[in-house]
Amino acid sequence: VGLFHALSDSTRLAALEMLKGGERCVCELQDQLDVAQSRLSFHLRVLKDAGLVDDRKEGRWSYYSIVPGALDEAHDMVIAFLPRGLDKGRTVRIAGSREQLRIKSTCCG
Amino acid sequence: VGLFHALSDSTRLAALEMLKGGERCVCELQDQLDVAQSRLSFHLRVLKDAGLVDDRKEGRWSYYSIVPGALDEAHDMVIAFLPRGLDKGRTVRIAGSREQLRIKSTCCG
DNA sequence: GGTATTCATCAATATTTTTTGATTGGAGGA
DNA sequence: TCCTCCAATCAAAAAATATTGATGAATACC
Repeated sequence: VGLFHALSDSTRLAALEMLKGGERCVCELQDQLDVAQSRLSFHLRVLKDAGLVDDRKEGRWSYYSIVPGALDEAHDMVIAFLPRGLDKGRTVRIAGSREQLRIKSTCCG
Repeated sequence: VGLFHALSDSTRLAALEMLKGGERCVCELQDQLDVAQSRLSFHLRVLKDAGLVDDRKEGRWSYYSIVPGALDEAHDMVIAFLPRGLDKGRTVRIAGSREQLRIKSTCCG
């Protein structure tokens, strides 16, 4: 949930998009994304709390980069959500037909 | 963004989890997820608006199921966010060393 | 020292999202 | 027809999130 939430904002996605190319300084992200400094800092923190990015300070600058493998979990979940065929014991669509055969006549107990 | 937002809620993920096994009736989701009817209806609508699920009415019942391929886009994005190596023209970590060679001495213009 | 730059954090506000309870509509059964 | 059940929708309240502007810490340069 946290992972997907971190990905559910356009500013954050744009930042990740930039970070795809490698490490970036905050000020560079700020320039390209055209957001207020405080706002960017907030969004970078959300990404960091979600474990998606990491930062490194060097002198006055902070550099952010994508944590390798951080999206593996999200990836696995997305893969898992591909439907795997029908449930038995509910309704069954007869192959080649438009009819429905009701197996149980009530839905819930 | 919309896709990820739809995935960023535990009730919605739990519903999708159930739908992985195939089509489900709303009342069945409601039973298992233990949520108020109106709340479930709201979350199913979010999933539907995101194009993740589809519904089908049959008599008094509504059945929801995962839209095949709806998560392909999310999948592609997640894949795309795997970091692809370093940016040239910024800093470069010398292999096997802990030193940083600064290529440019300022970060932003 | 003094000043400028970079960036995180805070408090206040604004906005969005979620939950709740009530209502409504459609389908079916008696 | 009347009543019940399933589920969507609405309006209002509540909760969570995001944005803004200000402040402060750290660093670098003069």
